[in-house]
Amino acid sequence: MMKLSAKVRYGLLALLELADHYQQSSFLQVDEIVAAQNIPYRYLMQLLISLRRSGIVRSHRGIKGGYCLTKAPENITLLEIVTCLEGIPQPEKSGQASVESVDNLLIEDIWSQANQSVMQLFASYSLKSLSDKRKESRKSNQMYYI
Amino acid sequence: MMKLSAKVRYGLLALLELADHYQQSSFLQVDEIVAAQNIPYRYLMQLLISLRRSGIVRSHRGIKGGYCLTKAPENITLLEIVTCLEGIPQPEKSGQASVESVDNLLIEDIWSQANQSVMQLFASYSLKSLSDKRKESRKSNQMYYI
DNA sequence: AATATTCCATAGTATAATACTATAAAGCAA
DNA sequence: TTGCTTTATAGTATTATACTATGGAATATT
Repeated sequence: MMKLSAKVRYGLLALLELADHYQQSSFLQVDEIVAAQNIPYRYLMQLLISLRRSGIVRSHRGIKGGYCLTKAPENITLLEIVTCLEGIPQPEKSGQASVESVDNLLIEDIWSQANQSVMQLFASYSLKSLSDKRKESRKSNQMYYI
Repeated sequence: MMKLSAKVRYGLLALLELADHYQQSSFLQVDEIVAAQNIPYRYLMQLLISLRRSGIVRSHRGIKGGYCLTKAPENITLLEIVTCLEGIPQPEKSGQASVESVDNLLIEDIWSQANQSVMQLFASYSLKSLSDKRKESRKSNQMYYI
């Protein structure tokens, strides 16, 4: 129903790494992200380029280059991220070229509502809240190994 | 984001036709559905078979055969329909075989929430409500031609 | 029973989307 | 300059989607 694409999963995981690194005011290299998460190198590149184009991260080339967030993690919503990577959820055009019959409008209306509710949910998550959640989970996960 | 597949669109349009025909306690043939909506014949067959298997419609063969709904349109939710056609929205397995890391769980949790909200929306629509909506739209659409 | 009409079922193909890769170029710092 | 980094374009492999072909089985009418 809601398909979770590798694109979003990878992009989000990368951004979580960048969020953790946000305080250090230095750039995190793609290699380091790849090491932390298990993401195909060249594929991640493309995602980072998209994220840079839409202003979520910025980059620096050269020997101490890499990527970092442009804003604080609490000011980046999951909605921005998904929208950037997946593109705008456009009405999908009913196949047979713009025959906007009553029936098609009816169906698109419902799908639009579904989109709205998902987008609302995504807007309620910031990168920081996700990062915090992750830290929590890690902590309580550690306890099993003591 | 929410992708509206042809499968669901076609299936839903077919069911709307069956809903309109529900009173007549006779069977509506696939040809008639194809004539009303513009759906590829053999493709629609498969959808109808799926819908029959999950008990949403029943069929009758032979010279006065066809399809009809098994229950009244007000007792069929959009959720049943979508679930039948698209299958259960399963967690999608993180690609690299069941490595359920903390990070993957975090992401799957969010997607599960998104699914929940969409499913809740779909559950709130019955086939009858959609059929009524369609009739309304048609009526107000007619007015432009007077 | 014969026959026409309908659905049933499996399997196959064509197109498009997704995920991933290759390669060359260009910027930056030491 | 030289070695490190990102940038950009384009190409391939895999998978999902949408659709088709064909033969068969059930049913109602004659």
